[in-house]
Order: sequence, then C-alpha cells, then structure tokens
Amino acid sequence: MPASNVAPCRQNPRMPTPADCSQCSAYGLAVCSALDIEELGQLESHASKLSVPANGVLARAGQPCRHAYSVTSGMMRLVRTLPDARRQVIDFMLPGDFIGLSEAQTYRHNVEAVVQSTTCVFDMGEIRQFRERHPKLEHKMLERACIDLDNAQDAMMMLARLSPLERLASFLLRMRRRYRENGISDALVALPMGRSDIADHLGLTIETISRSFTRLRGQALIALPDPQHVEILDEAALSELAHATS
Amino acid sequence: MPASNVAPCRQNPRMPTPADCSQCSAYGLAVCSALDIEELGQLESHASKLSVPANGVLARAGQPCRHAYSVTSGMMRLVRTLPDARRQVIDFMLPGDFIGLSEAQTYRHNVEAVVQSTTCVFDMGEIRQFRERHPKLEHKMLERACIDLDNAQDAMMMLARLSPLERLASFLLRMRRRYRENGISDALVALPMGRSDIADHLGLTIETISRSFTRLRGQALIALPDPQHVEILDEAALSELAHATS
DNA sequence: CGTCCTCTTGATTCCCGTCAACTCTTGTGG
DNA sequence: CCACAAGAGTTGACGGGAATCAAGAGGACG
Repeated sequence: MPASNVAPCRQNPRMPTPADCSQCSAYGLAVCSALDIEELGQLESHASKLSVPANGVLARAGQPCRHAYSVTSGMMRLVRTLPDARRQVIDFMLPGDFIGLSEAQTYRHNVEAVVQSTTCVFDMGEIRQFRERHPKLEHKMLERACIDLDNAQDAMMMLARLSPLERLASFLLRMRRRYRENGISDALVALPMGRSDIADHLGLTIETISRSFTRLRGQALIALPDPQHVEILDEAALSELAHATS
Repeated sequence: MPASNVAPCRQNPRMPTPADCSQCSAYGLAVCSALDIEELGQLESHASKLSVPANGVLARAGQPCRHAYSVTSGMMRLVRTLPDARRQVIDFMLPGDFIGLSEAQTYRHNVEAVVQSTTCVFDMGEIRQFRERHPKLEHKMLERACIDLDNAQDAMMMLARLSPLERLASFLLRMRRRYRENGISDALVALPMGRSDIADHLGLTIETISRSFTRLRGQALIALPDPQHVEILDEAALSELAHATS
C-alpha cells in the first residue's frame, strides 16, 4: 500500500465515470434487474461508476444522504462506531447489494471498501423520483429491504444468544451462501476482510475469533490453507453448530 | 389468569370479526394511512379484526405465512427460539406496527400477545395483490420496512457492543420514544412485558436485568414506582449511557 | 392463610476480554 | 542479500463481569 498521507486507511474514491449498465457484471443481482432495457437506459443517465480503493471511505456516518450506491464489484462494509471507539460491522456488502435504503436523513454508518471495489452511484433524490415512476423498481426495493430485514433479525439472534464458536460457524455458512447467490461456488470461502472486521461483525474480539478458528480446525470442521481462506470440511456439523442461524 | 389447560401460555385467539377501518384507533399510525377513504373501503373487505388474549399465540415460527397482521391495540412480541430453548425477543409490536413484511415462505418467529391485543388480519395473497394495484400502499410498506431495518441495525449495535446498563438505558428511551410516536406521552413509561421478555430482548438474563434496574435507580436516573412502570428522572444521563443508540 | 409466580438479592462459577508475547509475512532501505 | 520495522494473526496467562445457582421478598388469587 502506498503511504500516500497521514491517514492511510482513509483514502478517497476516484472520480466517477459514466455508467454502462449493459456491461455491468452485477446486473441480474442488483435491484436494476427489475427494469427492462429501455428503462435501464433511462436509469443509466442518472448513474455513474465509482472505484474505491481498499479501506477507502465511500460515505461517512452522520453526513447527509446525498447518494445511494449499488455495489458492482469487490466488497464493502457498513460500520458504526461509538464515541469511545467501540465498533460494529453491521454487514458486508457484495456485488448486487444496495446501499441507501434507510429512511434517515443522514448516513447511519460509514461505508468502507474491504478490498478495491466499484459501485454504481445514484443521486438520492433522482432515484426516489425514478422509483415513483417505476413501480417494478419500487417493488424490487421493497423485496430487498425485506431480505435485509430478515438478515438483520437473524443477526440479532446470533449476537444475543450464540456462543463464539456458533457465531463463527453461522458466519462462515452465511458467507458461503452469499457467494453462491452471486454465482461463486468454490470449495474455498474467501475472507478478504481482516480478523478485526470479523470480530466487530460478530460482537467479539480478534483473539476470540482466532481461538474459534483454531477450535473449528481442531474439530476438523474446517481447514485454513491461509488466514484469508476457509475450506468447509463438515457442513453438517457446522450447520448443527449454527442452529440454522446461517 | 384462568387456568384453562395444561399450556396456559398458549391460548388461542378468538374468532375474527369484520373490520371497521373508520373506527380504527390505529389509522394514522398504520400503513393504511397511505390510502384514502375509498381505497380503505376496498381494503376493509379483505380484512378482519382479531382479539388475542395475553400470551396468546397469533402465529408460529415455521408455519406457512398465510396472513399478515396490523396491530391495532395492546402489545405483541416477535419471538425466535432455538431447539435448546434459548430465546430472543426480536421486537415488541405496538399499535400501527405491521407484521408480515418478510419475504420468507414461513413465519420466522412466533407472534405472541404481551397483553390482550387486537389486530387487523389480512390474507397474505390478497394484500400482495392489493399492494400491486395501489402504489401508495407499496411505498408506505417500503418506508415501514426501511424503518424496521434501521431499528434492527440499531439493535445489532446494542446487542453486540453495549453493556447491560447501557442496553437497559437504550431500551427505556426507545420504549418511551415509541409511546410518544403513538401519542402516549406520559411521565411514566409502561413496561407491560415481564422481565424475562426484556432479558430475552436485550440478550441478557432476568437477574442481570433486575440488577441493572436497581443500579439505574441507585444512580437516580430512574424511579420504579412498581416493576411495570419506570419514571425517567435524568434523561440526559440515560441518553449518555445509551450512546444515541436509543 | 397458603400457593404460585414474579422480581430481587446474594454467592459462586466460568467464559470471554484484556494484556502480553510470539510467529509470520511484507516491505523498505542500507 | 540481509537487517529492521510494521502489521496481522496466533497463543498463553490472568482477571472481571455476566451467567448460574440459590434463597428471600412481595403480590395476586382462591
């Protein structure tokens, strides 16, 4: 990583470029799939593409919601931080995920890139108008919001009641499921985020995460070819651990 | 409570009666407020009213989602339970709250009455059709889903990172805010749910809840005229404790 | 008045967070 | 090429805080 300035983890996104929906690898995953070719063309004129380097910040908590985003490549994280630096990674966003559903006037969390990522940027006001004129898009947004709600409620159960080992099992299965939904079906589950992101997502510490990985490996439920890749060896046992809270 | 049978906490709702939207005390709070008089009349023909006694079960986790509900009086709880009886109260539902936004085919949690409550019952298929024909309702549903999502994400932060005392402070402020949104603005915050419901909502035990109440009272942040009523004495200090995670 | 239930309070246990040390990799520059 | 530094991940030792276990207090109801 180039030591560009005094805040190396807070690099800014590059300048936006025009969107080209016909070339978008996330079409079919994203809310845009609700639109036909012609409608997509109209939407395209309101959108632009933006590349964000690893650890770059796309939006900051507390600032006015001027834009909405659709992740098209890479991986982003939604992060909330308390004044005393306690941190919570609300969710990891994969290609096809939409950022900007909240009804709040200001962003409720930082939007940061886990790895170099690209997003489609919409003006918040324009996309709201567009939604009104295109009920199919509005419907897709509602579907998406309901799925996010279901996931958030699963996460509540996990955070409130599961043990560290159970949380990690649940997390690994969930990550694999999300990759599969995006058509990435590999034996290895990639974990591009660091241990501290996982810890702050599961409400634990990096030490407890590390120990839990070691225990899962010790019980031969997973293999760890390297810290960023997990091979699921015993899916049944992992599911049992996760209690269907995948 | 009448000892009616071997499962006293699992009483069934009474038979439904026709809905009368013009008399509904929750109109203005509920999603129905998106509709005008005429549209409301059409919706009414698809709806019926249902009374549920305290601790009665309106819907069970795992069963097919045949109905959606709008709470019109009382208080309900959404409950998820693990095979080993670990329990999580996902949320408390007040008049105006809508149950049935999930995209899942089956209910994701038990829907139970905290106190005697009434709900408006819709056929799930019919309300979906109705939504398609009435974009204003669809829009209101999306708004509602986004608010629920925001709340669920707040809850994630709370469950993952706040101390017991902070969680309780956050919970009390949140309950008061919700009462105020419903036009109930009393010095006393009513807590009709039992300590075990609060514990299972905050990811703690009843003992820890009780001790936390005692500590808040000891610091003169609240008064407890009786276990079901809390008087907020020092809102600033409570907010400080809750870290804006109300 | 006794029973049942909820809530509160006290005593003990144990798990996870904290603190600390170590490994391993990566990158830098002499 | 190697020394050094920086950062991420792992592992161990220890302590604190919430869960657990247990008992007592207070109401509601017959």
